[in-house]
Amino acid sequence: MLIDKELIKGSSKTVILQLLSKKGMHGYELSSQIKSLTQGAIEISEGTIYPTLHSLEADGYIESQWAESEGKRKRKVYKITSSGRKLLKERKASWNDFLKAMQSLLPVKSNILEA
Amino acid sequence: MLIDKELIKGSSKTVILQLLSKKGMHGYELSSQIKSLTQGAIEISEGTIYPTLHSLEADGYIESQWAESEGKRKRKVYKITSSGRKLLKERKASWNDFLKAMQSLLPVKSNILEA
DNA sequence: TCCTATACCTAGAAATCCAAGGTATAGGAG
DNA sequence: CTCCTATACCTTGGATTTCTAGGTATAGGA
Repeated sequence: MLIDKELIKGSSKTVILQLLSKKGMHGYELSSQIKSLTQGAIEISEGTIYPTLHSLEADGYIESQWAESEGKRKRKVYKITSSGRKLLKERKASWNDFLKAMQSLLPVKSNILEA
Repeated sequence: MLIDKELIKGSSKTVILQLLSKKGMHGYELSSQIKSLTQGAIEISEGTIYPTLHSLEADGYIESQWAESEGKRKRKVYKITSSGRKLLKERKASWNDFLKAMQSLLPVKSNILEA
């Protein structure tokens, strides 16, 4: 079941910040984590991931460091900053409000959010 | 309480089709209905409403008719077509799947969808 | 040696939406 | 009678976001 790709618009940054709030990750890892956590329902392509990370970094919401490990090529690992945590909090509140508002227009069975 | 306007991206057509599935409406009415049903949380501006209606009509998902009534200026009233109902069904399924997937990434308390 | 998975990146285009402007009608306030 | 406001339609240009399609590079296995 393919999800209309337009729906993710406006939520990518929030999703990335949320994942980085749990642990530092590199771009490729973020992309595959998103895909596997959603069972393939949501894919954020590399063409989106990297520019978005650069933009978040330029704005000070995340910061990066090159990391080397055995038998792996170099990776740029991103960590969320305190400013990023603040933004995440705002964006999560916004997402909640949006869901609530959408529920008035397009009711969805509440069991979707359980399990 | 202002919602990040980017979040509505990709959902406008679905919302419009959903409202038109209940009853025929004109553009201005759709815009104000969306605002009042969501207590002002979601606004779809006229700059979005009219082009979107034209696009939906061009694709055969809705159809229009000019209507006159006492003491009101002419309105263009839109009705959903059977093709539009089919599209709405698909888009609602897509929205459900998207919500479900987002829930794996960004958990939201389930009571948001109640009440 | 070649292929695949990993890992980074960018340029250009597509899609969606909004802000700001314009036109027009009806009713009420001054 | 004039002006203002609410209603009602519309378009242009731009901003934003994301994707497609390409490119580069490394490590390991076939």
